[in-house]
Amino acid sequence: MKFKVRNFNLRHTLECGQTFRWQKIGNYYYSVWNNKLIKVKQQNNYLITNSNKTILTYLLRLDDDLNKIYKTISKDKTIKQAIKQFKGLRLVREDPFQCIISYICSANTNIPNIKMQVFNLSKKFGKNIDGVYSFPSPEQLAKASIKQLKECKTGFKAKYIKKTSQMIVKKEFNLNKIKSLDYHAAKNMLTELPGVGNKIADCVLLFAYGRMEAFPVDVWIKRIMQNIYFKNKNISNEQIVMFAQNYFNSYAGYAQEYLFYWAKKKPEKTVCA
DNA sequence: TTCCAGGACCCTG
DNA sequence: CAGGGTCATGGA
Repeated sequence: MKFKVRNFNLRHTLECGQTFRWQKIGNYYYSVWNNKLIKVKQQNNYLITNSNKTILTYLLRLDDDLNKIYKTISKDKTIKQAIKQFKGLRLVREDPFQCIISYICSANTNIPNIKMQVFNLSKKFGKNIDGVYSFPSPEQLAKASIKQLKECKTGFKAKYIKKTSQMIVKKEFNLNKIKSLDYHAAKNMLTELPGVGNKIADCVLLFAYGRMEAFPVDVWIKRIMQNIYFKNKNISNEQIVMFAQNYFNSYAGYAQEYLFYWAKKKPEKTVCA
């Protein structure tokens, strides 16, 4: 089917580095949701897909009022330029378990390498859905051996993947409980999972639980935030989080994603607020 | 060869 | 509490 979208850019949304579960083949992006293959491409103001508007609205946050968000976070020249350059970039809604494991894989590596690990895990432990592999369940990763997990090139993170999956399977950790907690309590609870610290907890809250005040601070965001807002003074990650949540208000997470993509696309350029 | 990448964890002082 | 070393992997 085909339906109209406003204020949306599929490429920016799927390639800005927030999700590792869409693969581009030809003009289409492919993924799996609820054991069904999803393919989608954009032509001007239309999405063309084998799925439907309800599912894609959910996964790609087409229900977010982007103009309202832009109005809230457009605090200075830099963020305005990032918004202008990546107009239509939206956050995604990922499955929490998939998001947690993907970001555990993200530790101390780069985006192509994360994608490779996530792909390897899916191929080895997921199901083949019309040629695209689903992401494995907690049960499947909990019973996997460390050796098998390392064969997916997850390296020192293999033990975290297994332990985290086991905690979820044994109900020592309740993914649904996160929804009922406020931001700080939810973040603290997520860091109980092995391999999940403050940064990854913020990623999970932002990309899987829709907590748009979450502001993940990685090496890129730290550099650009220090450069733009702190005159290159060295400052702790948690101080950056607090500044951003105060500065960008309830949509700090959206600002983060634009600044992150901006920082990666414009590494040579320094812009001051 | 060395450095770096969407960090977390552990050990020191 | 802050600071540094370590951990697998692949690309530049």
